[in-house]
Amino acid sequence: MSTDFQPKSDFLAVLKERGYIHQCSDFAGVDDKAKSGDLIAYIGFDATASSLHIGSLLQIMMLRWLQKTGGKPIPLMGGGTTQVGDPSGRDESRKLLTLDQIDANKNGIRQVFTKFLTFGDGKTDAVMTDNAEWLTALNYIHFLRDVGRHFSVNRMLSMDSVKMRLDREQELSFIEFNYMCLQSYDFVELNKRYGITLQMGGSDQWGNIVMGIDLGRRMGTGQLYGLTSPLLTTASGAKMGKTASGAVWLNPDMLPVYDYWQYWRNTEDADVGRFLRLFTELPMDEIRRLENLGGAEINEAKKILANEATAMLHGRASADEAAETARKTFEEGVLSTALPTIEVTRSEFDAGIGVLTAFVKAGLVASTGEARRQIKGGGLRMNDAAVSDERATLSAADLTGEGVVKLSMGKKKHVLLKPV
RNA sequence: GGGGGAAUGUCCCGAGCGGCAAAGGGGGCGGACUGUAAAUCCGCUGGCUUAGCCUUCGCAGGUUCGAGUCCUGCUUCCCCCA
Repeated sequence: MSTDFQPKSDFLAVLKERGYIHQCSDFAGVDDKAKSGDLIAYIGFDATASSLHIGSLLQIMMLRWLQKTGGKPIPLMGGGTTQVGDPSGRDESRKLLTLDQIDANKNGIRQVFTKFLTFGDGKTDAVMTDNAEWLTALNYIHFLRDVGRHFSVNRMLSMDSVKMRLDREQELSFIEFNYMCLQSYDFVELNKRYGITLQMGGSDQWGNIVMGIDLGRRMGTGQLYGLTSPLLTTASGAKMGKTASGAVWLNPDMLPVYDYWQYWRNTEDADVGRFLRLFTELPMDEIRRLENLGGAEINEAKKILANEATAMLHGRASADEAAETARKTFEEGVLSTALPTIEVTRSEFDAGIGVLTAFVKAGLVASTGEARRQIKGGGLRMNDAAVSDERATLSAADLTGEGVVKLSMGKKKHVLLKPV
């Protein structure tokens, strides 16, 4: 690709410098648009869960930078397309969600955008859209005549997402096959409604985006553009955002702020620079300084990464609190009452809770069986003392001065159990 | 329409002569070493009121003291022939 392309616009300059760009259909075209100040771009988000997770954060950041550099960002909620299911990057069919689930999910997801983007009616204000608005109203025959005739099945069969399924002789249902048509149509529709000329997305969206550009040409939208971000993996090759307990969610009711902070704090050395560029807005020379810290000093950079990333999503105060909690817990070895807390009723507590059950309640282990195994392996601690007797019961004597019991699994995961 | 294969531990891949809670990986979790890192080494990786009990190999029946394994029917997928 044109890695040697020298952007004139702030938007592309930032994206390029910080490593957001994987492919672009026309660098010069997007650059001119951005430069002239009337770049309006969208990214689609499927409503498959009640919160977005870290995997979508890169996309959200691109919209944020667009806004900061004078463009207009349009997050598109896939209220319609989620009803169909995107086969891209998947080797088997997605389960179809019910409409109620999708609605609930949309509400959960919406919250995140307001943290990263400014919404309103101004020129660069973000506008929330939902493709259910136009997709659910489509008439099948009309759609086929007006839009469907522009699609070449030959072409669609050559798309990576489709080819992969066919090559592996895996089922690709007709409904999924239509997903890309709907996404292409979204692009055209958004162009009509908002004057959008750029669609961004993850690299797995490239095929769908290009199809949208084509469709636009045939339906007379004028030139459309596409830009994708690289697929993010950690330096050791793992997909980002997956932990044992699930994805790294962005909504605080799905993942405590402290855990979110910890996720960033535990970044691998080799990823620190890349993540600072992508997930914080620190100036580049500051980032260059931080990523060059050697040995244990790089931990300072990780703290800054955690602080900045957390502050952007949850606010500066929450980030500071998480940082302080971590400092007390790890550096001073002092109990912080701001650790994630699980409450139990006083009567339940007084009746005597077994250690095994306590760890299950805290969510640190999935079953009493796992608790037993972890105890054998020396992985569970109560008030920082290793648990050795699986038959032990919690009692008032185990309460700390703060009136809680600190349960730990491994060195990093701590939860407070609090009788109320 | 005919013939032949396949479905395994609810993360994935995958072995499995009638005695199986079921080999081996990957991934994940824990321990050691470190810097809350990586790499490496070790342990664990169905559930429970754990010397025991319960539930698992696509679904439903059957044979057997005993079935993931054999038989019958069904579902889904793949291949070959028409």
